[in-house]
Amino acid sequence: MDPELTIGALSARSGVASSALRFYEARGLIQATRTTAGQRRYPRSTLRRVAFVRVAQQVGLSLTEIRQALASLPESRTPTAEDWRMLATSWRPRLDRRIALLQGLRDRLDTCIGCGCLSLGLCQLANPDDVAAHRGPGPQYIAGR
Amino acid sequence: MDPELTIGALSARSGVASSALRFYEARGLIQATRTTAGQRRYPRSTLRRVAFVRVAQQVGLSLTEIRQALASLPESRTPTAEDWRMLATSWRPRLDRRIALLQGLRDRLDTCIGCGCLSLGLCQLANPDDVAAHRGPGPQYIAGR
DNA sequence: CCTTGACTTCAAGTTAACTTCAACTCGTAG
DNA sequence: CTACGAGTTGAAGTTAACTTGAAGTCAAGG
Repeated sequence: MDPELTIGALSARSGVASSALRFYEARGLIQATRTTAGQRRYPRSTLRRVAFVRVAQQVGLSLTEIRQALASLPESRTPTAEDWRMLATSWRPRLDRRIALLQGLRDRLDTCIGCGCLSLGLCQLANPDDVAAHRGPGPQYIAGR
Repeated sequence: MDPELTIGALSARSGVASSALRFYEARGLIQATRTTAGQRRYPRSTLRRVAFVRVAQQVGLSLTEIRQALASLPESRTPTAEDWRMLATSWRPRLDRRIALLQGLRDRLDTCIGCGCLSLGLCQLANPDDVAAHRGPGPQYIAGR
């Protein structure tokens, strides 16, 4: 028996609903082979791929950005630990930036919010891009975008 | 001339679209007095309130949570610097937690993603709540929720 | 008096990330 | 042979956070 996973198994193991997995596939985040009956079968490595997606979401990336990140993995062969390590490494700057943002926020929050500079425009905190307006429509989630 | 702001002025100064300001009002995040003609007029302190909303969003809070946070401010009088400082302080734990999450993520990412534990379930990273499933419908934005 | 600009409301549209539902198909156990 | 569970698709619904549009009000300028 080869270790391929059904969608149910992948769902159970990853904690991600089957419907979400199909959605990820539609979005190009994961792929599946099909049985003759048309059912999806996932290689074990998909588990790691899904894990990466969830972690990336927690960092604040959109699925589109995550898809782009995953695009750096090899299509032809199963990604090795080294492949993953490289992806993770290429990510650190982003993570670092996000952490620095929050730390700056934390460190300046009590002084800044009390001093009056939080009247916007003067303070980096509230208007970090200087042009906070026209960021495009739709929900804007969190910073770093 | 008293220093009340029109919605256009508040929008310009805060970098938040007028439509968003009306939306915030509908959501109970800010309030306005009305002129005899029915136009909104905001006290200067609203500028700070809006700033707080934006900062809070960057930390990853939903408008509902932000409304609850703002509820700790006095309704009757204009919030003082001290009021704001208290609100900011009450927030630090949340901020700290979020920062710690990201730091842990960063620090463990390269080791974790390479070692195989990122197969979910075993690793705190990908499934921090242990029960990642059924978090309720709708977009789930970022961690800390 | 008429236009202009800034404002009003209310309803409907948008994007992200999913979930839910209805209608079907398989493979297996009884 | 039939029932059952697990899987399939496509369309429609959901939530958050807004934006956009239509239709109307008001004050000031020419």
